[in-house]
Amino acid sequence: MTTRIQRRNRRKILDAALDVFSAQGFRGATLDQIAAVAGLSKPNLLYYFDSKEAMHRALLDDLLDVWLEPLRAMNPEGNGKAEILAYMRRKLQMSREFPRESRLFANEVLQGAPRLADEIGGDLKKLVDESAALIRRWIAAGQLAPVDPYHLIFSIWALTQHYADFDAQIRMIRDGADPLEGADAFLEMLFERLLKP
Amino acid sequence: MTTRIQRRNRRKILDAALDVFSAQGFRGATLDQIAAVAGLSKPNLLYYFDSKEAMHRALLDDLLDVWLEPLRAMNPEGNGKAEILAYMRRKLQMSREFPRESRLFANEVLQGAPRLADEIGGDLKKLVDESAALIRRWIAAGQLAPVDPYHLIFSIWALTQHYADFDAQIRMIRDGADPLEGADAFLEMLFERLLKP
DNA sequence: AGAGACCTTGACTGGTTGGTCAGGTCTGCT
DNA sequence: AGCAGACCTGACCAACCAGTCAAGGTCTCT
Repeated sequence: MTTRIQRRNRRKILDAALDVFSAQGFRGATLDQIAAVAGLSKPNLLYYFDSKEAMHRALLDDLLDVWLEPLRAMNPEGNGKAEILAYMRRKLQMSREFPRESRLFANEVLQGAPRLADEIGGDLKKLVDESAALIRRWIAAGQLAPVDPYHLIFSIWALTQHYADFDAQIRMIRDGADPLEGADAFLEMLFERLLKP
Repeated sequence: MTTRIQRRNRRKILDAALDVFSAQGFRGATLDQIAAVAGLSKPNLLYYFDSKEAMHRALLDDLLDVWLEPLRAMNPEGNGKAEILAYMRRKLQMSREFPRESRLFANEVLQGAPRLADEIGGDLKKLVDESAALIRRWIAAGQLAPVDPYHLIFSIWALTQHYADFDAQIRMIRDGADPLEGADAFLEMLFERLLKP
């Protein structure tokens, strides 16, 4: 049974941990930093989570479901081009809403995905394989230009997540303006042209 | 004056440091790891470089020139679409040849680019601004579809570097196959369609 | 060969960090 | 109020890690 205090503190801790892990990576983050952000003492953190590793795991476990939801939401009955454009829009929206999650994921994969190997090789791969098959059917039905479905999916990931993951770089180049300004229109045009049968 | 031994050992150290920094990030890397990979003792590393930080700096300093060379190589006199396609090809080639450098850079930017702020805000921004102006001229001359030049450049970075930075993920999804297999053809088609006037 | 600069390292240090623990405080229930 | 269990913390520990140093080995040039 979980108490009100437990719920509040676990949430505070995970939120702080997401802040710190996504900005510094697993190894770069310290419990003291997380504790300071969460406004709790370090031993108190370890009262709620067994270890630093456990906090990280908890974040990653939550993450993957949220992360894959847009891909799951593609409707096999819908129009191919429209569905993929909608998927791209949802992914871009996630870079806007959850940039920390995007960076947490990027940090992890960049370092070889040691803690995500099972999930990526399992659920994620399965979902991507299914989506690729779906895209192939759409192509066969003439709803899409004939493109490699895997590279198509990777290109959506690359283009949308780039805005969250490389935010710092884009900001510096664009004089601090919102990195995502104009991104919607650009990606809309890019995928519109790429996918037109 | 630098001796033969100095050249050899500095090279060994930087190569090892690139291995370790690109795989673990700055904070995640340890001098012991780098020493082991380089086949030298830890104090010996510090005989050649003042500090861990100094090794990292040396790598980043080398990196930026190499990294921006393809952008510099765009020829203002050339045909717009052809020049941008050539730029994309060169960038993709760099992901193939220098994946560690790509990941080193990604690690750095992902964490807010603390050690690259000057270079990105300075040289890089200047070069990108000039390139954007050049792209606008090509668009005005009708050699390119009217796209936002900044987002165009970001999209090239995102798509090409993704193959190096997310190598682990792509490998797991594609059953260990070379992540870059088929990437050339896909990106060729993508940018061909995007840029056609 | 011999001098002197250059190169290498085992042993050490001070600071940081993840994690422990004994004992204290608070909360919710009767 | 009083109690049981949940919650919290200062003080501490062991491991790790960047960096130092004194002493000894090696290279190069004459």
